[in-house]
Amino acid sequence: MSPKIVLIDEKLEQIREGALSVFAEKGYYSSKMEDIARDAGMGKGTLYHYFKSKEEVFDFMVERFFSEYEGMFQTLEKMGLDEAVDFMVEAAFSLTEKEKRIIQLLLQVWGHAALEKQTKTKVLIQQVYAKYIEQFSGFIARVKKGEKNDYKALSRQIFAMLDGMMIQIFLYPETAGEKEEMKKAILKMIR
Amino acid sequence: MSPKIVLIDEKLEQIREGALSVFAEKGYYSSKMEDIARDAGMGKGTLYHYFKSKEEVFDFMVERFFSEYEGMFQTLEKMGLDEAVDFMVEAAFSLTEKEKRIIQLLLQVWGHAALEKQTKTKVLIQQVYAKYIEQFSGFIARVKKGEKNDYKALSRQIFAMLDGMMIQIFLYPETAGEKEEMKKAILKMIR
Amino acid sequence: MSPKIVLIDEKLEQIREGALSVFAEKGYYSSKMEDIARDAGMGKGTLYHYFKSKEEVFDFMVERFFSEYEGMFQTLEKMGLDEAVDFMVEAAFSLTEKEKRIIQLLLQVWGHAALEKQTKTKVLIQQVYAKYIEQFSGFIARVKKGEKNDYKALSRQIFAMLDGMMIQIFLYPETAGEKEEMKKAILKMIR
Amino acid sequence: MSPKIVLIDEKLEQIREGALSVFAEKGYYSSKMEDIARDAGMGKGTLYHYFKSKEEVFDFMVERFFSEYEGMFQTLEKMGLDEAVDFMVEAAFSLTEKEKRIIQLLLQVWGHAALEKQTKTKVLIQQVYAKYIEQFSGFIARVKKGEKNDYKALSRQIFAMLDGMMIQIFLYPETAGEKEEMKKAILKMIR
DNA sequence: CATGAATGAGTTTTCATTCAT
DNA sequence: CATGAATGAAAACTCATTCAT
Repeated sequence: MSPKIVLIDEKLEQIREGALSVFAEKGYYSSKMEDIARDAGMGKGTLYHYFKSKEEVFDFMVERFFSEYEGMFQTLEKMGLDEAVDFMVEAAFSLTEKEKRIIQLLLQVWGHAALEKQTKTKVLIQQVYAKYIEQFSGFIARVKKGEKNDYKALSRQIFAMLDGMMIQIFLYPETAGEKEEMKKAILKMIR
Repeated sequence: MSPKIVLIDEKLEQIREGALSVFAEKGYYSSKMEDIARDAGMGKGTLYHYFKSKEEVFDFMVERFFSEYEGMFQTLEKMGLDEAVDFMVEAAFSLTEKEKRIIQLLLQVWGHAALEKQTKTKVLIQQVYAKYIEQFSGFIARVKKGEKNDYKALSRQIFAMLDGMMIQIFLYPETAGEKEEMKKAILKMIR
Repeated sequence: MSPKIVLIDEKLEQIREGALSVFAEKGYYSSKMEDIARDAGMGKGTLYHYFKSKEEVFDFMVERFFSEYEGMFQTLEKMGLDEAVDFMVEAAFSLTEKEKRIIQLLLQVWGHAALEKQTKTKVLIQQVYAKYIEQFSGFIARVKKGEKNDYKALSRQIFAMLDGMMIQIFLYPETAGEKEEMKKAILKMIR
Repeated sequence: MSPKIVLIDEKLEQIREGALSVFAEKGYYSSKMEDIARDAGMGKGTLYHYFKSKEEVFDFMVERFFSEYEGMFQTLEKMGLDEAVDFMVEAAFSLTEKEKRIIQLLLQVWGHAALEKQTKTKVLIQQVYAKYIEQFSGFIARVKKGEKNDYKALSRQIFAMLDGMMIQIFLYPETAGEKEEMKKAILKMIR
């Protein structure tokens, strides 16, 4: 916790913020290191003090992005079913309401991960989803008093729906209004 | 008198095939016109005889891709509920089984559409989804003897789930085995 | 004078016309063989039946252009001074009045001739000017009952003025109205 | 803290010099950015730090070229007629003696300005000539105690002759020896 | 003869990365 | 540490020329 570390963390935070903003809007290849640097409030050269390459900046930003939601479903442990579903859907939708950038970024990241060579991004996402599924199927098992493994498929379906909903909202923003229907649908699936 | 006779449709088909293959594997920006041309069995210059730019090649390929599935849900008209759900899920999953490329391509296309400037790709996808939703909610209305508009949200949820499932399958190919659970889940949602 | 020759001449004339038009407007390098062909009312390939290369088309057009004015000053032989000056200035100015293209073309041709490698165009222009000077200084010698060689410099000055006037007219088309002043100036120089 | 200090003016001067040299010899379209860069002693990319495009480099060079002679005729203010004519002709001819490049460049610039789309170069030349004519007709008016506007046409004729002489000298370098005749002719025209 | 589809060498331009200050 | 000037590899795109029909 020396002041130096604080300063570095501040820089990294600036970079993360700039990178998120630029990558979300332009995608990986149309984002220029110069844009990211400017957006982060520093010179191009400075960026290279902290990261060896553009790819590294991207990976760093993605990592931070997902880690932000890493523990999200730990709070489920103390909730009942209705409350939990409400919480999840609200969380997912609020994400998209706050910032158009978030959906755009997700679409970028998925696309990037799909590139034959981008193993790293793909692995990162895999880990995150694995954790989500783990936590959520555990939750259902508790509520339904069953075996966690029996609810993996169901959890995947629910997360698929939430992801797919992002795409729908991206295409037709008005879809964001169908939050309540969504909750009902998920409850139906679980019960 | 008359010059070399060329079967334009044949050429376009070659290009579509090459473009699909290359774009799916490398993404828009890492795909080189030369690669696409070679893959399509022609020289770089020839590509430019048929298309003014890389963007045009991409758009053309995307258009053809979606138009292939345009009428897909017309066959629903004569089916019962179980049969229809079976058909849809089978169709979606078979897409991913046949070729890893297809999911990769979809992820690329979504990412591309999310770029602030790519209005065209976005509009294209919007139209396609609108049509799908229209057809499917019409189907549900018939089966459930209700109003088409009351089933739009439900349709969107189901399509969201199918799209999201693509992402899951891309991340964990073994997910592709959960086809039957998927059918059950959808039936549950509709009933 | 077989019909075949007539047909060939017709084609060549079409090409000359098309080339003049396109080269004048776009300059050598921005003129595409395709444009010239279209303007000449034929296909690109046909152009290559008559000329081996773009450069050849250009040279042909330039040659025809200058040869059109080759004999122009032979008529001077029967004229008096005032009449001759009137004739020359009128001829030069009418050129520019008829078509903006002509000045543009001249500027293109001069520029092209100035390129280190374009010996051919340069030689062509040299020959034409030599002939002009020859004829005109001969004329002055007759009128002023002197030696032709003593009037070469004067002739060159007069032609220089006419050429330079083209540039002025290109820059300020209204200059074209100073025809009469021009005649007076030339007369003053000769007397 | 502060980055590498660069003397921008020095860089620009290098570029101007390289551009002048290359454009004069090869013309606009045959001049490669790489040639200009090498000639200016820098890499291709560096050129693009200072100019957005080839066209911009050209315009910059032309502007600098003409601005060099901008004030040339201000010195006329203190001269008598003979002295002034002597000065002007000497200036014009010395230009061509010093460097063949200069005439070649002028021919290139005129040709470039004649292209339908190159409004910028054309406007630039128009402004320069307007200034020249303004200054010189003012000078004649003073010497002949008349109205400046009455000498605009005369001025234009004289400048036309000087321009046209450049072309003659380009075609027959020996013409450069007719300097004295030129002076006499101009004096005759003015008196 | 006539045509325009096919081709690839050649150009402009971009941009990640380096490095002198 | 911070910076942005410098660089050249790489890519989209153009177009003269060729040649099958």
